[in-house]
Formats: sequence, structure tokens, C-alpha cells
Amino acid sequence: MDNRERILETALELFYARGYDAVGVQEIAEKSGVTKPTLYYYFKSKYGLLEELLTSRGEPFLEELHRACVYRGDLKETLCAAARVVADFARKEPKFSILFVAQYYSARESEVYQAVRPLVFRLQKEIEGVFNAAADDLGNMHGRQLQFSLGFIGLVILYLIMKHETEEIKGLDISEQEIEALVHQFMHGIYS
Amino acid sequence: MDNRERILETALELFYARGYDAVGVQEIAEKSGVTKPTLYYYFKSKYGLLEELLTSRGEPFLEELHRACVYRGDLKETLCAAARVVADFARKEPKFSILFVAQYYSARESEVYQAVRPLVFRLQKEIEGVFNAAADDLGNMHGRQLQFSLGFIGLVILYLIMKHETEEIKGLDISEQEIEALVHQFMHGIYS
DNA sequence: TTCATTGTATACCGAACGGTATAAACTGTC
DNA sequence: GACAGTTTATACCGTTCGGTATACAATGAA
Repeated sequence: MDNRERILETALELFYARGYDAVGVQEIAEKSGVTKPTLYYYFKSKYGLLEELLTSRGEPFLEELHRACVYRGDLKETLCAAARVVADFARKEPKFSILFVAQYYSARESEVYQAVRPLVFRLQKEIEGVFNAAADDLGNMHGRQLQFSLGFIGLVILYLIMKHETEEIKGLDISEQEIEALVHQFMHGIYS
Repeated sequence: MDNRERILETALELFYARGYDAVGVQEIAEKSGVTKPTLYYYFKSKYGLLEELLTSRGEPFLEELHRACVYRGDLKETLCAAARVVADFARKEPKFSILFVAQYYSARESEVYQAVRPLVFRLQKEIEGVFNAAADDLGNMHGRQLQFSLGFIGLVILYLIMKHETEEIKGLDISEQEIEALVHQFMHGIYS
């Protein structure tokens, strides 16, 4: 692993544990085994480092998600596919996933939220697209697509956090059964 | 309003908008119309100020919630009562509510999460208590109380954020119908 | 009046912050 | 070997950070 990648990895580790603002550039450089000017050789600023981190990890995720969100006439199947992408990504990149959620819910005027905005926007548009397509088939859904999509995203995120809370980071592992149960609960409630 | 209260109010405003770490003590003092030593006369540190802010606003909420979470044989009714307390509080203290959520999801080793932990713990215990009591009546729920309570908290929080996202801060106003619809969705899914 | 308590202001502290100027070492190409 | 471009280290910049020493008003009780 080259220096650039090692810096990104270290930054992820520290931002995940203590948050962007609480971590100094100095510490990131030291823990990466380089000095500060080296860090600034690769990234134009601390904020630039954060942006790079988000896009480098977020882009592959959004591409996979885009492929999963093509509606093929079965809402449950499509939602499961989307949730599966999230689950896969959470397994591969647990710390990034949790960091993303933290920034998703952070103060609107903070730097971290500004940085994560573009990713959040695209994520929401993907899920909205699913419900919009489904609303053509299922009339009773019409007009509530935004509510449902935000609700679905929140529910999946929530499940991630729950897992993270109870099983610690190494086990951010969501099984196929869990995915189906989650989507089923979203669609039919906790009773059935 | 005395200086102490004005400092708390200013801190809430700034923490809500930009986050705890990004706001300096200097700025809080200036915007409160006092100087730094005055701030340190009332609060022993910046972190102490945050703690005071959280407990002063959080305590009344938790007391109300405790009263609402007494299980009287009807799960839906009890969940509605709990959600109603959250909704009322969100209407009265919108910025605090959103700040609370942000800290709820923030990095585990950060100061802000450490500060909000006791409140989070008590909140979770209240809701868990409801599902535990209900599990005695409804056997099929047994063993899934933790999952349901975290799910319920997340769903309500989610709704708050959704409102905040779409209507901006002044309108963090959740109607009785919305509360019932939310609980109903939680219990029976989005179809019914 | 005296006295302690509460509350406020001026001015300052050392440390850490994000960021950079400068130059030396390394790398591959010709 | 000469050279250009890349990569690193030393040492420093100004600014802001959280926090405080000191002193001075204001207040109410004795």
C-alpha cells in the first residue's frame, strides 16, 4: 500500500473513532508514517482529504447501488437488492459506513455535512427512483414516494447502527435472511 | 433571561448549526454578550457547558417520557403516547432535538457521544420497558424486544429528521394523525 | 461600615491548530 | 553522469484553541 492510500486509511480510522473535527492533521500524518508536508503533497487541505476519502469509497458503492435500483416490476425484490448492496458494502467497509451515517446526521452547516451532501443526494435519488417507478404499478403509493424512500433509507441505516451497537465493528455482517426480514417489516409491519 | 441561561441558549444555537467541535468558547461568549471568564464562572469547561445543556433540556423530556411509557395493556396506545412526548418536545425544543439526534449518531469515542450517552441509555431503557411489558401479553414478540425498541426509536428519530429536512426548523411540528400513522406503519407496515 | 458573595472585564497563558517555505533525497530517463 | 520530476524531512508561520490570574463592581447581610 502506497503512502497516499495509507493516509486515506488512517484518516478513515481516526474520523470513524473520534470524528473529523477532533482529529488533527498532525496525528493523521504520524499514524500514517509520513510527515505533514507529505500529506499536503497528496491532498490540498484537511477538507480535501475528507472529500477524497468520501468519493474514493463512496463512488463504487453508488455505482453498485445504481445497478441494484433498476426497477423490474417487483418492489420487494428491488428493495432487497438495494438493501443487499448496502449490506455488502457495510461488510467490506464497516468503518466507512458508520462514518457516512454519522456525517449524514451531523449539523447542516458543518464542514462534514457539506462534504457528504453530494453522496447523500445521489443515494436519496436512487431510492426515490425505485418508489417512483413502483408508484406507477401500485397506485396507493402515489404521492408518498419521498416519505417512503426517506423511511426506507432510515430503516436500513438504522439496522446498520443497531448491528454496530450490539456486535461491534468486526461483525457488521447482515445475512440474506435479515435483509428479507427488514424489507418485509418495512412493507408489512412487525406483526406478520 | 439571565446570563447563564443566555449562554446555554447561544451554545445550543451554535452547536445545532455547526456542531460542538467547530464552535469556539470565544464565539459562544461573544454572541451571549458576555466575556469568556463569565462563561467559565458558570460552567467549569466547554464540555461542562455541553453536559449542562444536555441535562437541563433532556431531564424534563425523560421525565415526561417515563410517565408516557407506563404500559397499560395496549401496545399501540403506549407507543403513541411515547411518540407524542417526542413530538411535543420536538415542537418545543426543535434545535435541541436535532442536536440530540446528531450526537446520538456521532463517533463513539468523541466527546459529544460521551456527553449524550447517559440520556441515550435512559431513553432506550424506557422504550425497552414498553416492549418487555408487551411481550408478556404478546408471546410472538418475545426475544425481539431489543430489536423492536431500537427500531422504534430509530423510526421516530427518522421521522423527526425527515420533517426537519423537508420543512426546515420552525416547522418541526408532528400532528396527532402523523403519530398514529407512524406507529401504525411500525406495527403493520406500509401497505395497510 | 464592614464583609463576604456574586458577577463581570482586561489581559494573558501555553498548546495545538491548519498550512507552508525551503531544500535535500530519491527515482527513472537520456 | 546529467537531468527532471517526484517524494520526503526540518523547521517554521500566524491564528485560534481552551482556560485562567487578577482585579474591580455590585449586591445584600451584619
